[in-house]
Amino acid sequence: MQDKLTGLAVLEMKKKRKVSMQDIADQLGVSKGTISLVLSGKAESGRISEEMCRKVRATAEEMNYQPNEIARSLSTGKTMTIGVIVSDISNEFFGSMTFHIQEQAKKYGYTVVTTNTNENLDEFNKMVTILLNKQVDGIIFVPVDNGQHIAARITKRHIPLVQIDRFYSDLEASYIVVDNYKISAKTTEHLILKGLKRIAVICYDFDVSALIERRQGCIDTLSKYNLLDPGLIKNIRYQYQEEDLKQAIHDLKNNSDKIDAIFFCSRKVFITGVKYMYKNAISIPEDMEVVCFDKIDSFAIANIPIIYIEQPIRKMGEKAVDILMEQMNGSNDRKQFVFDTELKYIN
Amino acid sequence: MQDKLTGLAVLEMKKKRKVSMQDIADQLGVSKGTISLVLSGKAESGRISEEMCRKVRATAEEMNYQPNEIARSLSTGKTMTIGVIVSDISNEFFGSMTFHIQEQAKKYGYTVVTTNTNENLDEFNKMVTILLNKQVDGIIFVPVDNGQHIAARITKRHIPLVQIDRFYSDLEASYIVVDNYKISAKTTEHLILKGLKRIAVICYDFDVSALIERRQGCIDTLSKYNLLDPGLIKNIRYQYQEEDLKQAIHDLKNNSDKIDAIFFCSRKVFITGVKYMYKNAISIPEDMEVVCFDKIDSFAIANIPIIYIEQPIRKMGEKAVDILMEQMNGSNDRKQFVFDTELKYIN
DNA sequence: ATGAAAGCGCTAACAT
DNA sequence: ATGTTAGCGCTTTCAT
Repeated sequence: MQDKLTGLAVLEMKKKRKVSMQDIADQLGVSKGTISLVLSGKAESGRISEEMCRKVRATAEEMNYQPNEIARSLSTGKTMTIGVIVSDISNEFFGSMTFHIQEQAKKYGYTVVTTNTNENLDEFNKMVTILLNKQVDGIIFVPVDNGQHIAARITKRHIPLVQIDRFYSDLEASYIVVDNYKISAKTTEHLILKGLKRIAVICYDFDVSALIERRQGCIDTLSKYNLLDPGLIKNIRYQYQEEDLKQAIHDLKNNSDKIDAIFFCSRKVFITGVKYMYKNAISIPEDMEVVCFDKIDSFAIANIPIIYIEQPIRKMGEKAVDILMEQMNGSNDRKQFVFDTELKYIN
Repeated sequence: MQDKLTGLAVLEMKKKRKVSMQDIADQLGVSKGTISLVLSGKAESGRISEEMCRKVRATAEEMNYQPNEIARSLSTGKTMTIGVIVSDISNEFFGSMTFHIQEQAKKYGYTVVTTNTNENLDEFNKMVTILLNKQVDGIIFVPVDNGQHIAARITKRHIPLVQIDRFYSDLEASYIVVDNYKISAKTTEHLILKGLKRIAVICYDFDVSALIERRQGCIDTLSKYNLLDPGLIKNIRYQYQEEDLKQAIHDLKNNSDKIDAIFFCSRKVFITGVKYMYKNAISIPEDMEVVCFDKIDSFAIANIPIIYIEQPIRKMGEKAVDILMEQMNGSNDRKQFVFDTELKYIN
């Protein structure tokens, strides 16, 4: 009784400190180890008496004990956290991908710290450093153009890694992507078979696998049908997409030979591109047809026919987490998943 | 010399362990404390000799030392991490808000762990527990309907907290919101003065401050002009928004008295609503005008006139972080910021 | 100018 | 069945 009062009184005094396992132990007159066993569920297998377990749990509750995961992490060497690096989480595509990664991670009891690169190499490097120093148990990232050496910092330290959306072909690591080349070729062919001949492609200018494949899928198909006009392949700068797109659309509108369709290589490019098409009084689909790589929720409000490519974002995010977990559980297999995409239409 | 070799050899052996300050200390034959002082920049003020500093830094570099932030956190009691809880990060609005929070936090040297509630109270509670146990230094959250007692768990532990987008009126905590009531009233009045009489309002059915104010702003204004028809105030369920919206639009279309405009209380509702308007062959703006609370990137592709309300998302996110920082630095002031919004048009 | 050592809260191996 | 203790890697105070 005396002890109890003293224990509580002491706690009362040093307001600041949160209640720790030691406090519970003192209160009960047992050792810290016992508390740890009970509270971390390792008391089963008869290690600790039913009686004790009950008392510990009750006291913990009563004292409003909350475990300190930082201390636990330092001790176990696991943080139960995975790091995610995307281009820009405000982009619906990456936001959605992140969402599914988070929800899946949650199922495994993991939380996620997300960071953005804005497609910038320095940022990418900084974020990797931060995540590594924070001792995340694994990393899922969207590769940034030219960042192989940065990615290598992760693999060299044997931290599980899964690339998503794109991959470094010269890095031995798992990845989850879609069949960018195949679907781009298929879509282009679809346009051609529909009778469209003058087809433009608008894409960011940086060279990550996904974009290279999309461009090439279009180009190869156009070549195959002898319809390739290099002047219609427009590469725009990520940092200046608004201006570059405006210019590109303007150029296409005024091309001496009328353009029949534009293949936009990603969602933001599509939205901005269509905006400028309207500003240039280009009617869709009467003047030109449009293709969007990615599905956008707000297609519906456009009320025009759109050909689009839908990626299984949810499955991709979930699979990325699944693979990462396997690696975190010791698997040394590097897995590569290439998901199928679907060619769809809105009329 | 002998020592050096031994040090490296030992490291070579136990491959698994990362290099720690102790390793550098051993290598240099000095104490751990010295290394810590140098590497954490507290060597200035002449505590440690120039000479030593140079050697330590060089060796750290050479041995490829990376600090363990977990250990540092346990020692300092600070994790340099802030927790962010939003409804759903795949929602462009929250994605964008999160992005700006992250970028601003980065400026202060903090990283962010984000989690989603999906507007669900249990999830909200779980996420708070997780963040608290992870010892985040502060939390920014979007309140969930009826979660006051959960929020109180944070304030009771004196963890800095900033609410964003909405707030609990009965909780003493900082918040960053917009003038929801004022702008909704103003917008409604704008419609009325334009000559529109039969105005419908479509909003989620849960009662968080932002939505209550938006609804009420519309309702009060309609009443004031004697134009309120309670049948035109539609509350839809978050979980079943697709069905409910479909039904709502159908009802409005078939209302005996033609409807002139629909005020959509948030972006997803707007997108889905407009989709069903088109499906019901309702022309915008000929048959009905539309208002969207929030700006959407893809408005441009709709190519129809839209009246919308733009929130200063970036400023809000940044301010939330600024205030949080003040509190984390010891300020006990609770600050409330109500940002102005803008009524805008696309024609 | 640098060393020594205690301590952050928890886990886990080893004692009893 | 429960206690003891040595870490985990870093910070920080007090010695020297």
